[in-house]
Amino acid sequence: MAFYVTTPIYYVNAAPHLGHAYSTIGADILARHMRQRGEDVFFLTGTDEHGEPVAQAAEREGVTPQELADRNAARFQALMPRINASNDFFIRTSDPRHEVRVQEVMQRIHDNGHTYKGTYEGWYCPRCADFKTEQEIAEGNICPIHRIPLDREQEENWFFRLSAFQERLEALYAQQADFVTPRQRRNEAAAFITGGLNDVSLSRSKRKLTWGVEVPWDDEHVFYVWFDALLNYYTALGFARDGEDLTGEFWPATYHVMGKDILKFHAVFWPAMLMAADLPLPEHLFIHGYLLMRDASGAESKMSKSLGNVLDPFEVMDRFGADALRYYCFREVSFGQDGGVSTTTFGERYESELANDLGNLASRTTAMISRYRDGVVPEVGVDPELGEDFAGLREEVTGLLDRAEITQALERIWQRVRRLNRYVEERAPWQLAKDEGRSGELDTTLRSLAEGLRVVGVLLTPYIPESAGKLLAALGREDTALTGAEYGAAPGGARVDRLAPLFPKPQD
RNA sequence: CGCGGGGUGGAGCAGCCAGGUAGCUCGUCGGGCUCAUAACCCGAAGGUCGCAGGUUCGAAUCCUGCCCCCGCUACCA
Repeated sequence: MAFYVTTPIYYVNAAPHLGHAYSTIGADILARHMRQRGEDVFFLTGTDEHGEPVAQAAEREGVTPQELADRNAARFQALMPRINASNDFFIRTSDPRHEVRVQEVMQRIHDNGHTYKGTYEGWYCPRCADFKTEQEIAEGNICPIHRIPLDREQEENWFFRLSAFQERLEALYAQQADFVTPRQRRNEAAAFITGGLNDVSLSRSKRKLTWGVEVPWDDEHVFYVWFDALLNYYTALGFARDGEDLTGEFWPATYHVMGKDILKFHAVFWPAMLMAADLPLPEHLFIHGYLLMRDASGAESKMSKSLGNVLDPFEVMDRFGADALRYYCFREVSFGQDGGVSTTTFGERYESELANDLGNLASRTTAMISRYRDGVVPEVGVDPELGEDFAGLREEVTGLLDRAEITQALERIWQRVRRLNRYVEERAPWQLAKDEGRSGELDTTLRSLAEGLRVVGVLLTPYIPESAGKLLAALGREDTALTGAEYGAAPGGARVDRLAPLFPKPQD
C-alpha cells in the first residue's frame, strides 16, 4: 500500500528551530514505521519561499528574494540529515517545476468557476507596504512596527469562492470523523466551518508584491502565498523523481503532519481548493501541539533565551546525538498536545530512560551472553512467561501508529523495556551461572532476554534509528522488518557482540 | 458573546467516549541484588479525582450549575 506523509513546508524567513525539528521527526517516525511494514512510502518536506516577508527581508539585505531563499533553504535542507529525517524529497516552492504545476491546478480552479475578481479592503501600513490583520493592529489603528497610523486601502484581488464549499466541507467533517485528529482540533476546524465561511483572496497585485507565482490568467497578479504553499504536497509528486510522475501512485496524501498554528489553512482552505480542482482529498491531517519551554520555576512560556533554560536542539544533538532528541520530544510530550520541555527534564529522561533503562539493559544482556555463553545466543526455546508480556505488542504499536499516536506507541514499547529489566532480576542469571545443574535455565533466560531486546530494537527503529541499529547489530539480528517484531520470531544461535554504552552519560 | 479543550497524591500524565476496589513515570523514604553505563529490582508513605447539586445499588467516569486555566473566532507565514 502507498503511504504518503508530509511535513509543512517551512518558511525560509526564519531559522530552523525546535518546532521544525519536531514536526519533521514526527512525520519521519511514521514514514520509517511504514517502511518497516513494507509499505510503499513517500515522505516529503521542504521550504515555503514566496511572499511578502521574504521579499522585504531580501530588500533590506540588498539581495534578490531568490538569493535569500537559496541561502535559507539550504539551512533547512541541512537540518534533515542532522535529525536523521528520511525524507524522499525536499521541495522548494521557488522551483519552477512547482510553479508550473501550481498554475495548472489554479487554472483549473479558475476554469471551474471558483474564482472572481473582487476588492480586498483592509488596514494598510505604507512603511511595511502591507495589509495588517485584525490582531496585528496596535491600539488606535497604528502599525505595531512603525507606530504610524494605518490607511484604509483597497486592492483589486482575485478571490476564491471558499463560501461555496461550506456544505461539502461540513459533509466531509460529518462523514469522515478522522479527517482531522486529535478530536479537539477536528472540533475546532468543524466549528470554524459551521460558523460560516467567507471567500478569501487568492492573489496579490504585482504593484505591491512580485515574489510569487504569477496568476496565469492575469499577469498583473501573483498568488497569495498560501495557495502556492499548500499545493506543494500535490505538485512535488510530479517532479520529485526525474522523468517520473508519482502522482498516480501517491496522491492523495495519507498524512499531513503539522502544528496547530496552521490548522485552518489545512483543514478548511486546502480541502476546498482540492474540491475546486476536482482532486482527491488527503486522508488524514494530524495536528500536533507546541513544545513549551519551562523556566526554573516550572512555569511554561514560549522560548525565552534569557531564562537560560531553553532547549536548543542543536546543542542537544551535538552532545547526545539525534536519537536522544528524537526520543525526548515524543516521550516527554504526548504527540497532539502541548507540553513543556526543558534541559532539566531532557537530562532526567536521557539518564533514567535512555541510559539506565534501555542502554544499561542492552549492556547487561550482551555482557552476560558474552561472559556465560561465549557471545552466542543459546539455541533453545524462548521463555513463554516473558512471551505473555510481549503478546500482541506488535499489533498494539501498529494500531497506534496507524493513528499517528506516536507517544502512546512509544509508551507501550517502553513498558517492555522495563519488563525486560524486571525479567533479569527475576531470573538472576548470575546465580544460575554458578550452578551447573541450572545451565538449561540460564540458556532459556539469556535467549529470552536477547529475543525480547531484539523485538524492542525493531520497534524502536523508527524512533531512534541509529541506536536501534547498533543494538540490533550487536545482537546479530539486523533485520528491521516489522514482521520480525514478534517475540520468538528469530531463532537462537546469533553471534552477539559486547556493546559500548548506547547512551553514555556525560562525565561532567 | 459563541465554540472547543482542560482542572486526578510533591511534579508530569493515563483513566472519563462503552459507570463498579484510583493507575503510570519522576521525586521522597526503606529494603534486595551485583550481570550491567554506581545501573537494576521490590516495598512504603502520599490523592474524599476544581466546587455544589442530581441520576444510580454504585460516579474521576453520565446530567445540571458555578469557579479557574488554555485554544479558536480567518487572509504573518
